[in-house]
Amino acid sequence: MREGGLDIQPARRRGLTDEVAENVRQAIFDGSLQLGERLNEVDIAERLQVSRGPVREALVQLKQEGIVTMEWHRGAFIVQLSADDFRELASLRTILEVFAIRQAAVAATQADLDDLCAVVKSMSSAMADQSDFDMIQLDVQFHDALYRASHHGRLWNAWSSIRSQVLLSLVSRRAVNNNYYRDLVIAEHEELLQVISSRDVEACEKAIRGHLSDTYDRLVGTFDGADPAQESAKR
Amino acid sequence: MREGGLDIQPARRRGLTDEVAENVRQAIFDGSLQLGERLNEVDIAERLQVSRGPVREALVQLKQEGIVTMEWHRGAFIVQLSADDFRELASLRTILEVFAIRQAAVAATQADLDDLCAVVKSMSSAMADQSDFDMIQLDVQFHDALYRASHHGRLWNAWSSIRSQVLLSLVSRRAVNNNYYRDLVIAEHEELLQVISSRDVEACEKAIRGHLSDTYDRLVGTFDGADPAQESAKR
DNA sequence: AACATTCTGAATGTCAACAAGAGTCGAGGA
DNA sequence: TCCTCGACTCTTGTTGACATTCAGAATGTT
Repeated sequence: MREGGLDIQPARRRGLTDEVAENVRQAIFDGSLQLGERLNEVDIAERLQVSRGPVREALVQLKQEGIVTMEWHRGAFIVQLSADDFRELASLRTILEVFAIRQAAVAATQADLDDLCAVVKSMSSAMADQSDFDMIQLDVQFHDALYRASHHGRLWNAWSSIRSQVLLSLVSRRAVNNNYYRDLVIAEHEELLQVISSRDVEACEKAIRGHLSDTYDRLVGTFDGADPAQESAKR
Repeated sequence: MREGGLDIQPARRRGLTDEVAENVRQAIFDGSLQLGERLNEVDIAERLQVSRGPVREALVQLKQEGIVTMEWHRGAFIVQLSADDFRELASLRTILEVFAIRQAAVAATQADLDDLCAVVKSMSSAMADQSDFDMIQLDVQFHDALYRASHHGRLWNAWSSIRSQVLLSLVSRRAVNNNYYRDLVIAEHEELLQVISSRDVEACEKAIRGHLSDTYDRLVGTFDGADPAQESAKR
């Protein structure tokens, strides 16, 4: 009963709930479902060929991730992030990520650094295909690896509870947040990787603060005084 | 259809799910259910005279609160917090609460301050009946009010996701964490209230750091040998 | 015409039964 | 004696049907 050197997870048995959640999540991100839209349980159940039980549990999961809201006897709706929501996400993410990078600077293993490096490399090679969506996902994956490198389970949970919202905010803004910044974003992540490798805690904090405020500035620029819904409508 | 000055919530319709979750939560806190125990769905369902549907959803809710774990086809178990879990809770709570008090120092309304004050007063009057459990609940309620005063929805959610664990850790240690510290705890919360009222952000951060590290030190003392190595590692 | 009321359709909340996985216990053999 | 294998049982995962609630249309009244 030996455990080979490979530390892959044991192919987690996932029920239909996770399956449904993943499908709906993707449908929200790639725009198949409009923001603010009502999510009909029987509709989703029929479309995915499952019963309503797993669908309900999946919606609860998405509610915990903050990308849908649920009201008693009224159902689930996809959230529309307001400018205030946006500020909340930015500020909370900042304190979480500052803490994460400080922990990572101390506790990151070589494997963690390798993971981070792998994501950065994927970014560089993704330059070619010009897919904004992939780029955004890689961006978030880098930060996933950062949180993982901090080896702090509850910090990871806290990140998980806003991760989907962050991703949604990035995706829903991608139309106006065009690719002028792509090489800049890559450079910033490379810098983060380097500064983590250096184990310099204070430099890490400075770097992540700079990176997040840059990201935040780029994104709030797209609000220009308007509501998100109108923003996406005019594109 | 006028809205009187009273800002009560519209009597939120709660389904059986929340009802079950509340029951199980209380059962965990007051010791009716032992730590590490398996939670049988049909057992809970029969005992509460409901079907398994709401029970399942309630268990998912408790899992999100971090006081039960769930495994595929194996069911739900009440968590047993280890010394590591404890450190995670302490560190994450610290950064959240530092942020919360800084926000509160700026954004707290008079009503928020009144709420905080009310809790402190309840603490003082609770001195008499010598109920540790009530005291702990008031302690957590004070911090609830603090997070509420920060007017940051997602920060509140982050607190919610560790709140039950914090409460559980306090409750499960109360036997050894006797009431030597009660007036000290009250004094600390009074100081927090005062410093928030003063709107001095830096003083607030200093106060909350002191309060949390005090609480943490008092609690880790109760581990007494459960994890000697890690115990000596810190401070 | 404007408002209040009732009714109807549809969605969610809940339930009890069926299907499938995981643990257990004992028989059999090395 | 110890290990392996397989059937059995208990629990969870899933399903389809029933009950409850909400929103809007239709109707009656002022």
